[in-house]
Amino acid sequence: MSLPHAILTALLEKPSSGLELTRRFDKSIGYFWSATHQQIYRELGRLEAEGLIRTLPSPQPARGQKKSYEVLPAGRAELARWTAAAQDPKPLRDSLLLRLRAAAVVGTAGLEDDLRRHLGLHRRQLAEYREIERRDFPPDRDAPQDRIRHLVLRAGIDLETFWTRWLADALTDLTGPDGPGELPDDVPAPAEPPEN
Amino acid sequence: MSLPHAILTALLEKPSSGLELTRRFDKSIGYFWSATHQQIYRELGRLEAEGLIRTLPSPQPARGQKKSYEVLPAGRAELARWTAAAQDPKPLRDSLLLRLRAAAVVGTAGLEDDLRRHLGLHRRQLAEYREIERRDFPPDRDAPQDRIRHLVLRAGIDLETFWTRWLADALTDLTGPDGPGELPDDVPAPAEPPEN
DNA sequence: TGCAGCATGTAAGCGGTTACATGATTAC
DNA sequence: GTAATCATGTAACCGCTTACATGCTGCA
Repeated sequence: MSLPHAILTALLEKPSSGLELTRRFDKSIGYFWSATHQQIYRELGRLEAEGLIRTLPSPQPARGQKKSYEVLPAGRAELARWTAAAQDPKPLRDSLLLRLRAAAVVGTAGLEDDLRRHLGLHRRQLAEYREIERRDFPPDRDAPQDRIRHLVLRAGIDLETFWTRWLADALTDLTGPDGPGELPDDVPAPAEPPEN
Repeated sequence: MSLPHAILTALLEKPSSGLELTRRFDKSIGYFWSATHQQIYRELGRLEAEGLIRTLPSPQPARGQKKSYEVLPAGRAELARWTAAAQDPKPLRDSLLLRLRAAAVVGTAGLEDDLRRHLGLHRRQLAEYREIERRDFPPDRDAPQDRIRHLVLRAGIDLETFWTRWLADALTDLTGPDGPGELPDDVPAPAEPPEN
């Protein structure tokens, strides 16, 4: 039950229409809670039905017509309640670790390439986060609200740092210390096609 | 599409029945890909229908009767294919980070307690992983297969290390440097009731 | 014989994903 | 006027979660 609260948070930061929310998810909240426009429209409908948000007064809200929402007091209260409520952390679920464990049984043939690709992706994400930090959070200048947002960004940075380190270690471990050359450490890897 | 491959891996490591698999998931594979017995039974049925596994010859496989499975060559081939296939990493999805971002808007009241609880949980998980490492992976003695398993365990250890550090930082940041005392650094926190 | 525990399953519901449909606005 | 784009939706599917149902086995 997190998507509705993600939307409430976004709408409190700034009243928006469905598509505007989708775009803001893509570039900010989506870094730790992604959502498609279909999810968002469905959830906006539910939140409105429950009286937590309402459409901003506008000409005629019809299909194809822009429709903006704002949070009602009940919505803010629900968000505050949810934020303070105890929730257990969800257990880790990572298919790459699973593939590695499978590789211990069926062999690592072909896996190294994808590890290298992941390393590249994580390096790029890390660079993106660092750029955001440089731009939005100049040293020792965080306002109280910004302190919290900076903290969240730090989590992203540290997680990507972990992955890049761990993947680099894994590659030297799998290909052996005398294996094929690795990528130099601070250069983002070139793009390679995903697949799946 | 990871659960079937998790099951194939587990069955290759050792042929098992549904309930045995469930237990092994709880204590080993489940650390990075959890599954309930209902999921496992359903998936075993599918895998058998697809000809990737088969039931071990046994008296009479009836309801309430134990039924063990083993992997067929086609199953091993499918697992090898999947292991080597390129897959994109799934974007991060963490509700705690979401709650923190919400707290930047509606206030942090009540959130600190749950952060402390999470810190305790992650410390305990970290201790558990370290104990496994101490028991199963004595220094500089890993066989080739064990090297990979050790690598996976290392990921778990490093991830929990990240969370404990980040949560500790977050708490001192939120409660202020002069806030209420934090837990000492290497003592597992006492249990507190979950809720959700 | 009756009960606790083992073992296998069924059913309903929910959130997320993918593919597709439709109306309005803008640019050429 | 028509094509591209903006904007809002619908529908089908799939994996995971939760609750419940059913049959066997060992033991007091």
